[in-house]
Amino acid sequence: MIFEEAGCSFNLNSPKQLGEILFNSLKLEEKPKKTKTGQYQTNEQVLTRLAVRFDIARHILEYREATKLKNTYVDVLPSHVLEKTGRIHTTYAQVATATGRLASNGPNLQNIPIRSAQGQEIRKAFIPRSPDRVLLSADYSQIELRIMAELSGDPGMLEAFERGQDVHSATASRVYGVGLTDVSDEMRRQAKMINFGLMYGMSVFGLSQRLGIPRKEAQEIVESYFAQFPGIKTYIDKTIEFAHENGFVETIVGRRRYLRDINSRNKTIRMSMERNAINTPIQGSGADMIKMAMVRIQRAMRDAGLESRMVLQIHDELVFDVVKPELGPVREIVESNMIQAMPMTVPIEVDIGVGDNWLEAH
DNA sequence: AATTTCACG
DNA sequence: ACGTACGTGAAATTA
Repeated sequence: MIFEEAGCSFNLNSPKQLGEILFNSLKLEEKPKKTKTGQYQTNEQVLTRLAVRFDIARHILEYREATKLKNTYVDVLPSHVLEKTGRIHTTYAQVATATGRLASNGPNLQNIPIRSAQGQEIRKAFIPRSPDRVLLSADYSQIELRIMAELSGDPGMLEAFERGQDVHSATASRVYGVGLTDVSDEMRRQAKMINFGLMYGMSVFGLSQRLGIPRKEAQEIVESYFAQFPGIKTYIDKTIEFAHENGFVETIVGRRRYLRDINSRNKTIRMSMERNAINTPIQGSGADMIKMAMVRIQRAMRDAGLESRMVLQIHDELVFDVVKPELGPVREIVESNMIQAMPMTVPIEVDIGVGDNWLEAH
């Protein structure tokens, strides 16, 4: 099908060949974006934009999704089943990431699909070790935004969490000056983009690109945001200043990440380090919190003599293989220790689900 | 070994 | 004028 549309056959797994077909032979774009090595970009963002007008782009996206899932998960995971246990065991690297998160490899169980319908079918394959058990998944709700609220002490952001509001809707309500119930889906989508973007050090230009709006409009949105949440602006400015003066930033409990190039004369490098400075206390504090929770939970489960086991950590989520009669005590131990892992001013919420597979538990 | 892409938080 | 959102691991292709 794709080769018919292309007018010839080629290696569909080769971004290089695909780019030449799309942009040299078919000329689907006037001035295609190139990678730093001069090849045409053919990533999802590019193909999605083309897919509005060209069926071939849509078909390539479908091919990419299917082959990604097959090659990375369906064909590979069975080979990781250990003979001794009959189960898959990952290895967690405790000193691998720059921010203090864990990393998972051999296989990576921190990137099991969930977003697409086909991906969800893969997640369903993760089940308890025996029929007398269920999987319990506990994840921190909006943990990084809560940490940003904590670090910044911004009254508006704290208030949204204290009132138990949907933080993106609450943000949209303030930024666009409408009632909480009058927030449209589009307004919430934009507010969500800003909330996440700011935690990553996104620029006005970056926001305009992602929202598909002119820079000027993005600038106005950001100005309105900082007028409503001045503490966030102060946090960003103070954190960058601290990093320039000290050469490191730190999490809530004082763990540091050194940023050797924070004072680089190269603007690109320096700005990259400034984004690291903004994000690391947020992502790193979340990593500290869940690690402290894991230690407390493990201890509590052992002390209670439970047979249920903590089996996975996925950054803001813990998964447990639970013997059914232990569901009550496990739920209580997990929830209370995740919430109390680190002393916080902002309320911490944990969502817990139970099911016969990982998808259901979510 | 480097590049590109894409799965996840 | 430039470059433009953080953190990972893995697969396939290219060099």
